[in-house]
Amino acid sequence: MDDDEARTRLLDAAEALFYAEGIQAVGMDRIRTESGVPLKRLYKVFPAKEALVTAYLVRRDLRWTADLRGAVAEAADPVGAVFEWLAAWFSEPDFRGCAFLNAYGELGTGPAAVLDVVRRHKAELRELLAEAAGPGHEGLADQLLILVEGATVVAALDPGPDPARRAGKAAAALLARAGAGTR
Amino acid sequence: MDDDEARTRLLDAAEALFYAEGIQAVGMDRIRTESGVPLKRLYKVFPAKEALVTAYLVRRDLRWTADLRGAVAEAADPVGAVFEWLAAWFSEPDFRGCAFLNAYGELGTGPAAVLDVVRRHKAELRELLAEAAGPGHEGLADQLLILVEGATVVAALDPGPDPARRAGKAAAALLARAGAGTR
DNA sequence: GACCCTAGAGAACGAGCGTTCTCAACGCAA
DNA sequence: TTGCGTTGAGAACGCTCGTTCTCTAGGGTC
Repeated sequence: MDDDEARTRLLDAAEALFYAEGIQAVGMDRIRTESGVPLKRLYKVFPAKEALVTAYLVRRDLRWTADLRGAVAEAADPVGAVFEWLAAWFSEPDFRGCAFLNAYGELGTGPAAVLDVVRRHKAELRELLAEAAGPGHEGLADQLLILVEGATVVAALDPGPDPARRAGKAAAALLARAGAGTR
Repeated sequence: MDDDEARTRLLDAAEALFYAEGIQAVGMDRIRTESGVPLKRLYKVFPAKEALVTAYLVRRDLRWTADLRGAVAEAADPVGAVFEWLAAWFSEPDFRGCAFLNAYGELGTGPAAVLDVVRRHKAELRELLAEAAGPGHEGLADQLLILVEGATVVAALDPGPDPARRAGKAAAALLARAGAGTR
């Protein structure tokens, strides 16, 4: 096992455990056991837990945003595609809300590096929504962001595609109104 | 100091600390120091930390919901009043998102009693929104809930009244559309 | 005053945390 | 074969946590 493979295995274990059970609730020993990476190499690759936490969030951000961006890019109705993608995400059996908001709630006064990743993630999401709304509707991005976040939060407590569908309908209504307004 | 006063002081300290720094990040000793209640009485009133956590959430739920309900009850435009109330809440200097969602993110796999309070809180909020939407618009309650939650989450990362205003505008648009639909 | 129940202050306990250290096993150049 | 740097397994450390225990000091009641 080299450092790269160790890194991947550690991040896989960290993501599964941190997302499912919370960051503070999962100790380094659990991650060592689950990943099979020796403690010595763990601390060689990630010198402290904080580094592992930020790396977990960064990798998840990259994958999540790329996934969503891919689903939106090839769609005729980009805004609709966002909420379809959300509906599928909310239906995954291990869905437990937004990893970044969970981390923020837990570590709100914690290390600044973690909060930076959360903020960056949300800024990217807003940017993506502004593009999906299309030119001339950039002002809708903030309202779409509210709908996306709201649907995610509601789905965290009541899993399934319904919150995404309802938010999608609201988004379509707002879009139609904005379209009428600028016509 | 009798048990009642101890209880109040403990809940005051617990609410301030848990909400500001997270539940796991605050130890019982901090609460003892901040409240001035001796450890022995603390454990007499709340036999374990879990009891203190649930009591904190229950009391906050009662106060929060009553406050919002009061603001909505006397308003000519109940839905608008909800988002005005939110704008004021988001502008409080120590605002740090929804205490119940923060607790859920942190203790997602934790004690069931805590999750019950979170669920109950959100069910009450949805009920309140259904009443605010008025008879004939109960179906809007779920969309309003998404807007309220979304605004709260966005404001947690970017404090100030703006998210509430934007969500309020979106709500008004949805209401107007629904009004047109049933006319 | 003698007794007893209660309360306060804080030490103590066992467990778990993040992190570091020990030590034996191994790979491999000379 | 000898020596040496690196690795893995896990014990150990120092700390903090939630919780309990100890000891002392009142405060009534006879």
